[in-house]
Amino acid sequence: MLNNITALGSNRLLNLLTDNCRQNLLTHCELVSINLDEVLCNLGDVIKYVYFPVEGIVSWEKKITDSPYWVVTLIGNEGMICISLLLGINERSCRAVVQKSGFALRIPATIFTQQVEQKPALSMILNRYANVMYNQALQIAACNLFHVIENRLARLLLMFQQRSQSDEINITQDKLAKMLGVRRVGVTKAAGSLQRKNLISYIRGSVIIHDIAGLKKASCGCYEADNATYNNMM
Amino acid sequence: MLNNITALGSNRLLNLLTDNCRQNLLTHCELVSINLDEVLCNLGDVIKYVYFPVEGIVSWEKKITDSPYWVVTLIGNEGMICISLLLGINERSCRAVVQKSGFALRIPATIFTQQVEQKPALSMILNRYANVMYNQALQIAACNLFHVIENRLARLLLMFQQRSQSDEINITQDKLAKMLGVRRVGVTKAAGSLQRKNLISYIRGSVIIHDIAGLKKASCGCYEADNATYNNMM
DNA sequence: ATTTCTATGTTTGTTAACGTACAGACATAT
DNA sequence: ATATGTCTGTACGTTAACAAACATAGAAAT
Repeated sequence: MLNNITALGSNRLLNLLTDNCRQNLLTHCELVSINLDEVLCNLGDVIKYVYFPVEGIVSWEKKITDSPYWVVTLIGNEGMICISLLLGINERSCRAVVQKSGFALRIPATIFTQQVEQKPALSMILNRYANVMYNQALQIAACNLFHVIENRLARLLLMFQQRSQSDEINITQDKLAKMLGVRRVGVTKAAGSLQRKNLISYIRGSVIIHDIAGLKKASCGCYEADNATYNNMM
Repeated sequence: MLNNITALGSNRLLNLLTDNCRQNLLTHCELVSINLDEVLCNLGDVIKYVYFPVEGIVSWEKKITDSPYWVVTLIGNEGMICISLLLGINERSCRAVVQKSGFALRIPATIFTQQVEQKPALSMILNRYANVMYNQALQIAACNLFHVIENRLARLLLMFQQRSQSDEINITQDKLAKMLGVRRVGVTKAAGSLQRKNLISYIRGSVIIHDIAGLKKASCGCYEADNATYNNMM
């Protein structure tokens, strides 16, 4: 079964391991499909599995006390879900929800913990990824403060595009608004503006990106900054 | 020299270690004074030392590309500086600046790395602290998006108060504004409002907190949320 | 004592985003 | 075919924060 992975694509974190090390880890992995709106781990759950997405997109969301809002970032095959287990924290303050169906490699938490202890190469790579996540969180903080909705929407669309390798994003404006922490009306306005600039077009429930380079210009520098952080660190 | 530490106060992270483990670590520590505006580690520096503040306050700041702004959080004796070394990252994307003079325990990076490898108890505690920092970053992201300046200022003042154990904060409105990522005028207005509510008073270069409970009510929930995260995790 | 610098206070107009409401368009189910 | 639900478009008044400019006041220096 695991031989199919190459056909599907693969996980960029695991790709950084030596062939030997990766093969050994993969024997403990199970390839599972992840489906839209599936909750991979919920608030307060004890972590049962960690996931390395191979295809598809997962949102990583932190609940904010006394508020209906969640801080959101997206994770695809460049990352993993439940990295905090690396730090020995096995109860979650965040949840993970599938935003685009696909596949992921799943490892039971106990085995993952053992593997990390036994394989310095693995823990080194995941440590670096944890630091990427931290810097991304600070980037979101700045982005939320300084950048207008249109820029932030452009950034979010690019994040979808990058993680799905597809120019069509199946999502409603309402969901985009929740991810950005703004009103749906705000997204309608921003999306309309991006469309008028011929960067995207959209219909009910799906956005099509026409001009990635243009969209990058229309986004804030945070998209590129996140990528730079990832590339430097990994 | 190190016996003086108890007289000065101590670091809450190190306090979580067993006496044996802490004593052993302290033999590698040097107690140094940290002075206002001193830069403990700068952008792009290779990390030479990690610091465990005992007294005083240090700001932890991430530069945002193409912008004069920095995302800022405060670290006192509840935390440490350059936690990323724990993750094996020895070059910094953040800087640390002393905001209130005091003292810190300092350990050379190489020795710190060794100690972390040798002492599971130490690495466990610091791993948990790293997770606290991550959650704090996400909290800042939400706070920046949803909360008005007055709430955010109240939160920042409480963070100073908590970390200095003093109701007098020696800082200008201009510096506060930079930390919040807003204009100085915005701080003047918010501070004036807090003063009119008899929660604080201030003169040139210093703020005095009169009513901590009231200030907590005037702040957003983020102050308490951060504390809750810390207490749960540690 | 006067000057200079720094910190705080206030004003004016502008803007991005808010809350709320409603209308039209499309999709699905019965 | 009709009804119901979901998604998108638009409008109106409100607000927090912005940018820029200027005024006042305390501290430090000469």
